[in-house]
Amino acid sequence: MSLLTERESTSKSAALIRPDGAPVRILVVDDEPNLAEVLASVLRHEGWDVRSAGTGVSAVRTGREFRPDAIVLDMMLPDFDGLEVMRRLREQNPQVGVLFLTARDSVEDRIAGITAGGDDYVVKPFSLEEVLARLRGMLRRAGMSHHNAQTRLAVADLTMDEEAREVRRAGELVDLTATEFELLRYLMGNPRRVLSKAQILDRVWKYDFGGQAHVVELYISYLRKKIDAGHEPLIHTVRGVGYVLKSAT
Amino acid sequence: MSLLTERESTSKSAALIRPDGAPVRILVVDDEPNLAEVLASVLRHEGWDVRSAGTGVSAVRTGREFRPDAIVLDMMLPDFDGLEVMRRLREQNPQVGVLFLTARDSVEDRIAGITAGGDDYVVKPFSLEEVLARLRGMLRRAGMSHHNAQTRLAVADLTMDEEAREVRRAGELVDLTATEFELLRYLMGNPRRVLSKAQILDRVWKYDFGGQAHVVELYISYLRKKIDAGHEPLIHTVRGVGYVLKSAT
DNA sequence: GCGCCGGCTCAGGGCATGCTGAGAGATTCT
DNA sequence: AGAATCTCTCAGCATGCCCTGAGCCGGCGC
Repeated sequence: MSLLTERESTSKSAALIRPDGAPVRILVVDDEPNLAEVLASVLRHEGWDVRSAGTGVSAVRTGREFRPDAIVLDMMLPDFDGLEVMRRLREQNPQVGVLFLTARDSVEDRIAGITAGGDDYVVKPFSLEEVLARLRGMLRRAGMSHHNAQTRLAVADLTMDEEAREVRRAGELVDLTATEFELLRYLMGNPRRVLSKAQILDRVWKYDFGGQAHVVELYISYLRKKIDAGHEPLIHTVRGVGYVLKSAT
Repeated sequence: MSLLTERESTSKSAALIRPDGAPVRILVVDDEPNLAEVLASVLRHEGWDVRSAGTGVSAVRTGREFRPDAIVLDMMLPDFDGLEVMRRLREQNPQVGVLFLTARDSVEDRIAGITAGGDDYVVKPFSLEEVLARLRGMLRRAGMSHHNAQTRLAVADLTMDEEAREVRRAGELVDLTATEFELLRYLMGNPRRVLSKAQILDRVWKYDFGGQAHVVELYISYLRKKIDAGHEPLIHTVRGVGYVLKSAT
């Protein structure tokens, strides 16, 4: 089955391919089957070649033959500690990038120093946008992108610099909160494509969010005030379906 | 409810074929025999290879030997939960796409994360057009299309981009409501073919619709105003039979 | 020509959907 | 600890969509 035909979520992500032309390989390691499954499914859908493991032991074993380019690794595994797993996987491939999944409190002490290398982390619970953005950033930095830098998104006179977290409308800087930023990033990654509230919720909100799709409307409303007010509207409602970001043609 | 009294051939939809040339295989799982029957029948007419199951257990069993490319799966089964069935079927083939059928209220909580992975859902009651459109979208994304992009339909100077939900007549953007859009999509998917009001009702309106065929006339009238006004008419009435979409020959 | 039947369209009620203001927790910053 | 910010719930309001009904028109058969 030919992956990468997808325009879906962030056509830009299709840009991430190994220098040798094969899809980037990613290993997902988490002991909670549900989470591992969702992550694997999403990453696969983004066009990557994915394997998953539920324990440190099987992660090391899988890593040996799969030779992943990046690893999404839970810190809290039943058998080994996350750092230990990383160490063993690095023995096989010293340059593999690692994206840690960690609980909030264990961040400070143990993760310190990680971002100094090419690695990164996100705290649980996270949103899929967050994981994808970090992963893409890691791979880009590791040279796994054969397209242009792609750190800048643009739709009409609306631009976003992902690294700098800067958004401008008609050149003017717009100040967004974290959620607003992620929502907008998702929209800008899929211009001219109608996204349902469910899709947005699944992608932008953290996976433990129990609320109603109603929040999406609310944040769309915030974004409109900050981005569309006084300009040609770029965010359009498609009644009964969802929202689109595009310049009215 | 006179579903599918008339024969339906597959015109465009036959475009969806597996890379190996065999027809795409679809497994329908619903415990209501009537619904499963109708769905299976419609999908078969679309040119797909269809099996159906009424319980989670038989779904898993059938999946093992049938190896479907996509699954239409009711969330509410007598034995297993829909997600559980998906999990087991994914063990056999991690790539299989799932289209969930769900009741309105059970949507929010249990569906979380689904749309992000390429799967999708429709809420009951649904229209057959809705199911078909989603299913086609899923298969297209999975690379099960060997024809051209397929996200764009065209008849004369009338075009429809399904993903962007954009319709243009002679290049000019036409704004349609949800029902108008689905009606037009059905017409455009069957150009030069006379469709009866009964067929249209069965296909475009939700299956629990109790009203009269009169609505079809009404919506045809709406469509005419929006797409035919000021142009060569593409929607033609065939008195006593139905409607055709075609350029006058 | 006349009446009938099928189809067309206008108008209006009811309902669903989406928008937004106010404010209560939660979280972070100082 | 207190202040500021952010996120989300709730509820009222506006809008637009969908469908019903009724009258009209035009074609066709008698």
